[in-house]
Amino acid sequence: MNYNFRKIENKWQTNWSTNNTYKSNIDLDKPKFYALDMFPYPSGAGLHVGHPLGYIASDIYSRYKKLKGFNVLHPQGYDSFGLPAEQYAIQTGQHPKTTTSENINTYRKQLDKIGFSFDWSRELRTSDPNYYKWTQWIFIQLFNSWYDFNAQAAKSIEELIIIFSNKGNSNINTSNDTEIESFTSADWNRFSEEKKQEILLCYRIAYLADSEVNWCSELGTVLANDEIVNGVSERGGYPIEKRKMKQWNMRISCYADRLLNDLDKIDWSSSIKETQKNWIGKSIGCSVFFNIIGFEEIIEVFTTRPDTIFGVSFMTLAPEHELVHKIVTADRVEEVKNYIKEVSTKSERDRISNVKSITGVFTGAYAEHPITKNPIEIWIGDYVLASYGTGAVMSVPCGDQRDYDFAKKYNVEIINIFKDVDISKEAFTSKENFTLSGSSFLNGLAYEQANQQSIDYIEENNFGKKKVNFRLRDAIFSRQRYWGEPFPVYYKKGLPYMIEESYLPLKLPEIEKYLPTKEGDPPLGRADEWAWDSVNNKIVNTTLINETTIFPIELNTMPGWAGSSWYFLRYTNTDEPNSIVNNEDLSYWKNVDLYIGGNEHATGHLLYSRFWTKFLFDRGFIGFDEPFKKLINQGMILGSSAIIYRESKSKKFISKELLKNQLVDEIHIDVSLINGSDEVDLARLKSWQPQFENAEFDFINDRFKAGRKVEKMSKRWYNVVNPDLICEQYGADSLRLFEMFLGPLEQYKPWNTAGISGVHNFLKKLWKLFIDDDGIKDLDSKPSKENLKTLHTVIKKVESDIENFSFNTPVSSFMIAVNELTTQKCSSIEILKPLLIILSPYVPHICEELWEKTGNRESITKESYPVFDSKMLIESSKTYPISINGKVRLKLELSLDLNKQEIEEIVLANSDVLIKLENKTPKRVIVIPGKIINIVL
RNA sequence: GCUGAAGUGGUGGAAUUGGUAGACACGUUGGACUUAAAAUCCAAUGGACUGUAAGGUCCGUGCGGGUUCAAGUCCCGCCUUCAGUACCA
Repeated sequence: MNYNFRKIENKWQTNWSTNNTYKSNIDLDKPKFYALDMFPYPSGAGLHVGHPLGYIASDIYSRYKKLKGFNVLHPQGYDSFGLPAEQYAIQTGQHPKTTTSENINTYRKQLDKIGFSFDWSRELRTSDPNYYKWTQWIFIQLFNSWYDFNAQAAKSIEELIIIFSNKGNSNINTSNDTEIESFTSADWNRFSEEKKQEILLCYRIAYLADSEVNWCSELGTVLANDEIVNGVSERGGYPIEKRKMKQWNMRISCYADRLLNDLDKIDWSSSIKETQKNWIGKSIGCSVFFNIIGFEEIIEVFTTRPDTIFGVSFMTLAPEHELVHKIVTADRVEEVKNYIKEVSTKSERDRISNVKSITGVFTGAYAEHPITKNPIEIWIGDYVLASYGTGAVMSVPCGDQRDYDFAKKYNVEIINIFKDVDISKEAFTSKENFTLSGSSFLNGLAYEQANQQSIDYIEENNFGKKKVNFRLRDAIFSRQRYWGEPFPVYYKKGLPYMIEESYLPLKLPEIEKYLPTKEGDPPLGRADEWAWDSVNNKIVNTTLINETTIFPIELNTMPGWAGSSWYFLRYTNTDEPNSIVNNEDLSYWKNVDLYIGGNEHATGHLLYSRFWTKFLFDRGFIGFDEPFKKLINQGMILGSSAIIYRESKSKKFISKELLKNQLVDEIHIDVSLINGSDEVDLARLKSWQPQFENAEFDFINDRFKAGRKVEKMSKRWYNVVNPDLICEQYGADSLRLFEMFLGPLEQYKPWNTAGISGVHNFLKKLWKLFIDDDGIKDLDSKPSKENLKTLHTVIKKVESDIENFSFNTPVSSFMIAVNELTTQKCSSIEILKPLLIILSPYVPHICEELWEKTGNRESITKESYPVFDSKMLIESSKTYPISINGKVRLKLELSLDLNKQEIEEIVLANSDVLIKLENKTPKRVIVIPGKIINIVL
């Protein structure tokens, strides 16, 4: 009987799905384990072998945890709202709903072939109204909340209204960018409804504001900062321009400190934590106010180096700074206007590519140095960004390289305040190895002290205060698209109001075309049924919009990250009709224990999910404030493209072996056309594309060799490998094993189909341990000591590797064990059964089959993981080589049940070795150089 | 520039807390079986010397130092690659 993987895998996949083997339910007698993959966006291209890598790892871990007695939740779903489906709809007129569900079907078929232990009864889709109902509900909660900085928590807006009507807003600490005038309780109670709503909008966590946005006209929508790469859109690479638009925003900046500090609570890789830290960008410093000579206005700057205040020789404002127009002197108006115009026409991309060249222009106005009272020039410069800090800097050319370059270029004075430091070539930017001079009361001080004393002085004299600044901006939440969650919002007198919760979900209306309207409104502007009857709480035709009860509904939709910011909560109960989560289920399953996915979401999804989780926690809807306890970022699997070489002149193809220095063109050919030794199947190549049909090929030894190149898997390089094909040729178990065998999960690594024969042969060898030509072997013999040693070595190794999330190394251990057992001619079921159990997380199909064939009717998942027994290894020993005086080498053999921890110290003397053991009497051994001795303890 | 990760045979990669570097696999070479092929099995496979042979010697984990009886692993200084971020005041 041969190993017929097709039949076996088909049989068990059907068996698992008909028996609901992997359906998970609450079981209070078992500890829970929640393992989750980042759910996929179902693209039209389907899965390639790189996609399932993380799913296989989480599946192995889930199956392992189940055998270890945990109750495992391992769900899967689809992030099904998104731009590609919409663009496809624009091109073809097909409803995104249709293409999305087709793509999902393809994905599901592909996933099912790999034998995952997903609980598909919990499948969710973000574009399903039963799901996005709750995304809309969360939006309403965000709208109805404000952030109390004193309590460091989000609170209900109702509480704020009560505070306003009792005490006004003077004691509210909500750290806001926009200045809100203070008012008393009497004022508040006198305000009109509209005025109240306008004020409340400044406090809500989801708020509507005129925002400087990244507008992408090619895509017809705005993009978040993390959707822009190198100044162009992440999708499509289109240019971005700055525009002011009324947009929904999320006040994530309120959570900056908690998002930063709580990184200590979670087990994520240092690189991803570092990325989030940089993105949040906390810097501690000081704000300083400068009076403008001849004006009532002041300029506020932010600095991290208040100790260098005596080095300020000019100020620089961002070109967009609001004071520029007020203070510019008459003789410079033209020049300044021209400069601002020039800067604004430069795209973000130009500004980034010209990082080195600093430009600026003098406004003619002067500020007053707050301490020395000297007049200092006010300049504007494009190196100062309106979006960071206050959009203005105090320029200290001696201590900041950009200020230095600017001063040199425009001949502004440079004051050196660093004692005995040479700044003739460049600025001195270090915080170490200097003392100050020419700085009045700071003279002679080093950084730490000078910094502290300058802040004290600034605060005492009321021209600034200690301040913490973040790079993290509030997140823009509106998208001018069709295929996203509609906002549950309607507008009365231009002010937003929430649609009744009981009406949710507010379903996407049908429209004819998916393009923006002629007026430039988003696609939802085309919907006929898109007005809100606020009396009867229902959607009506837009022609009925009137001033009394029927209002227009928001035309924007939510961004892609809305649905993915909380989906992990919904998996705990996807059917709960009355609430975002079922409390009983959530309090059992809690947050995700192991989350696996790509690192491209470091500053998007992974930050937004943490934000929403904290928000829902603050408002008491969930009982934890971090979504993912342990995170693993799997590396990408790269394609290993096949290249053949064509001589540039003769158009002849040359085998790689014959390449010398001739000029050649590199031609990508399909990877399936070459074998493991890089030989090209010329017959198939000729029928693959007409250009090869009658071409001339130059080669030796009957083989035409191709070259290899590692690059991303992509259709255009013909290096995409479909997992279906691998399952068909080698089986899902081989695929699972091979993907793990390729290398460490986190690492980027190339795919090479040829290598799969190694793991496939392993499975055949495993099969032969149980089954030969006559059928199932007689497996009743007693295990030998060698058998036991092999088994327990592999149990120990595999268990400790999986616990450390090392998924590649156990594969080698399996191979060694099976090779050894084959050599030992092991025919003991007492050895082979536990072997199947420890193998089953990796290769579940073949294990289930062999498990059944050897007389075990129940599924292998009901078994528990075998216990490692060190006594079975007592015969073996471990060697510690020791050299004395760098010359003599000798080996100490210690029996293995003695852990190294037990050895306190090994003292070396001329001819003795003294081994001190914990709680045992020291053992003295006489050593003969060059001889191996055996110490039995 | 800053931050993070990494650098080991022809290739992917192993190597608990410092303890025989190159496990395991691919590829290659040779052999067995076969009319032949496939499949399977066996052997060799970091480099350089050396021995009739069993074997032996030296060099080897990006480079240069250091600590140690012992360094791929720890410390100092460089180089290179990948990723993230970038006029962040």
